[in-house]
Amino acid sequence: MNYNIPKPTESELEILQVLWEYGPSSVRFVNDKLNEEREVGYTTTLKLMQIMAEKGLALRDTQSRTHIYQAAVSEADTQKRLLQKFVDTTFRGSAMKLVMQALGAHQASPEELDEIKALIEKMESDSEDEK
Amino acid sequence: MNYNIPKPTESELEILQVLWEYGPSSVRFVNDKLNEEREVGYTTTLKLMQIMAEKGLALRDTQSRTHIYQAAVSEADTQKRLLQKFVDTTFRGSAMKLVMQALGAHQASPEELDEIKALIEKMESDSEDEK
DNA sequence: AATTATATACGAAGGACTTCGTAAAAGCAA
DNA sequence: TTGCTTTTACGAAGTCCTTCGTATATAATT
Repeated sequence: MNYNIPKPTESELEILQVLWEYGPSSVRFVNDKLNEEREVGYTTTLKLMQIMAEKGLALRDTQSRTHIYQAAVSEADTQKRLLQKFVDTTFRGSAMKLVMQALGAHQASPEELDEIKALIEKMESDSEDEK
Repeated sequence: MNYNIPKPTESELEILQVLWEYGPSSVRFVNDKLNEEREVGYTTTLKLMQIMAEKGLALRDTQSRTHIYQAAVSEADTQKRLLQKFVDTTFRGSAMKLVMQALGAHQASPEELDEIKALIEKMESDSEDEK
């Protein structure tokens, strides 16, 4: 486990998502990806990535002149952490309320719904086993 | 619908949750509730609630010396807005990934699971109807 | 009436985050 | 070599949010 690593800010999360999707990348590459979504200055991205390296959110390889950064935290772990906090603050700890909202607000495909049903049934049978 | 109302910050959300739960309240009351969780100065809460009134997140009745504030945004709407944003930034728009994570990370009671299953089945039959 | 308690108003400090300008270094091209 | 491009480094400004000190007004208490 890692952690004294702080939770990423929103901007840092955007950068992490590029690193998660494309693997180790230069600042230039990340900045280009971000600019597909919205305008960001190069030095802004650079600064953020430097800070992320300091915080331990990213690792950087300074071998070549163009430094290469990679995520130092996993996507699943990060999502889990942020979800925990979000459930606490916005749904006062009720994950189920959140699930109901999420299911209601976004239409899911039949396949996705089946996937979820399968997961629920697995959970129910698991809790049977505990008896 | 409302909205040019900004999304509440975390502190504002804490206050809104008191207002949602207990209805129109004085600063004193809200501050006492907050202090059951963590230490907050009275003028801090006052200032936040004044700002919330400015922003349109709360309404205040200044009839009596002790002003009475009430939420100007509904809990469900606010949760929906925040959830939308959270899904976008943290799960890149995939509400289903979030649902799976939430179901996985927090153990739910059998009753809750049944509730969710019922919702899913309702959604499935609804999408049948569309054909 | 004088004191004490409670309320609002205001401003400003401090911190976290984002943004960007500028400089210095390193590589590339003419 | 000289100049152009790319990169890192650094610092500082600006914003948003939170917190709190202080002043002022109103009410309650003695």
